[in-house]
Amino acid sequence: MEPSDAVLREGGYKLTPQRYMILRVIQEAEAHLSIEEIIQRVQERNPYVNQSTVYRTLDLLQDLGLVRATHLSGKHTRFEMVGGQAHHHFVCRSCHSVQHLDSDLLANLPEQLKQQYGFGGLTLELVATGYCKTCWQVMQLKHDAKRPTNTAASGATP
Amino acid sequence: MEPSDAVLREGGYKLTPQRYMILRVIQEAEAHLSIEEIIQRVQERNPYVNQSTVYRTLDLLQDLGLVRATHLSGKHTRFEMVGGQAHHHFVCRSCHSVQHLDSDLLANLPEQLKQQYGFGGLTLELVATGYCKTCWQVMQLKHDAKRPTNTAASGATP
DNA sequence: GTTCGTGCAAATACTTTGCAAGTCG
DNA sequence: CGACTTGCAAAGTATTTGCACGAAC
Repeated sequence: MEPSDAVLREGGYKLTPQRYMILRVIQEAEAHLSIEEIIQRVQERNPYVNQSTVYRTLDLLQDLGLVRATHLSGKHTRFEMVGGQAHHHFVCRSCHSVQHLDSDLLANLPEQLKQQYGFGGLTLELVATGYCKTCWQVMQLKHDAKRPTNTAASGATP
Repeated sequence: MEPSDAVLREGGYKLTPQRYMILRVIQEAEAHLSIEEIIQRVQERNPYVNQSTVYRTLDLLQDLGLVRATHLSGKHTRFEMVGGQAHHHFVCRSCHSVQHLDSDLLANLPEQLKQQYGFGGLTLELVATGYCKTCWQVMQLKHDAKRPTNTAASGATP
C-alpha cells in the first residue's frame, strides 16, 4: 500500500492528481532532482501542471516528511523521497565531484539519537566537504614542491 | 597567526579590506549568519562595501574552504567559519526547533573517511531531521487515538 | 606596471502570492 | 455541498553580470 496517500489524508490534505504525479516523479527518479527537473518531468506527463503547484506541493511534502531537500554543492536545492534509508555524500571542494558514502557509516546513529534525545521519525543527512583523493594528492605535491616560479595552474572558479 | 591570509595568498588571491572585513564578521559572529546579516554587519563598518562583493567573496571563501554554508530550516542559507570542529544539528519538522548535537557522535568519522576513501581537508555536516521529543510524543498520542482498531504490525522502521 | 577586485546599476533567476474557478471527499 | 487546490500572471526577492576605475603585489 501507498503510505504517502495515508500521510496526506491524515494531515487533512487531499490527494490530487498533481500531488500524486509529483510524488511519483520523485519516487521514480534515480537520483535527487532539482525543482527545475521536477517541473520538467511533471510537465512531460501533463503540460498543464503549473510550476507554482510544484513549489507548493514540494513544501507540503517536506512538511509531511515524505520528501526532503538536500543541498549538496551549495547552489541548487534537490529533492528526494525519504525512503528511510539515509545516504550520504562527499563533495570535493576542488573538482566539485560528488561521491556517495557508505551508508553503514552512520548505521547506528539514528538509534543512538533516539535513545539519547528522544527524537522520532529521524532522517539523517551527512555532507562531507573536502578534497577528493586525487585533488588532495595534487595539493600535497604542490605544497611539497613549493617552487618560486610556480604558476597558479588550476583555475579556481571560472 | 592568521591562516586565512595565507590560504588566500596561496590561492593567488589578494587580501583586500573587503575580504578581510567579511572574514572578520563571520569569525566574530556568535552563530551562523545569513547573507543579509553579513551584508548588514559589513556595511555597519563600511557602508560603501557593495553587496555584490559580499556574494563574490562568500563564494570565494567557500571554495577555499574557509567558510561553509549550512542550510538548516530549508529557507535561508547561512554561513560560518570552518573551525575544523564539526558541529551538528537536529531540526524538528513540526515545531522547527533546532538543537545542537553532541559532536562526539561523529568524532571518529573523519579518520574513517580518510582511511577508506583517501579524502583530505574534511569538514562534516550532519543534519538530522525528524520530530523532537515533545512533538513526537504528541504525534504518538494522536495516532493511538485515531486508530483504535488497527492491529497491523507497526514495529519496523519504514 | 600588471593583474585582480570592487562599485554600480541593470539584468536574470528563482519563489511566492491573490483570486476566481475547479476538485476531492 | 464545503473546504481544499490549482492556474495564471504579476509581484517580490535573491543573485549574477559587464564594465571602467581603483587597488594590491
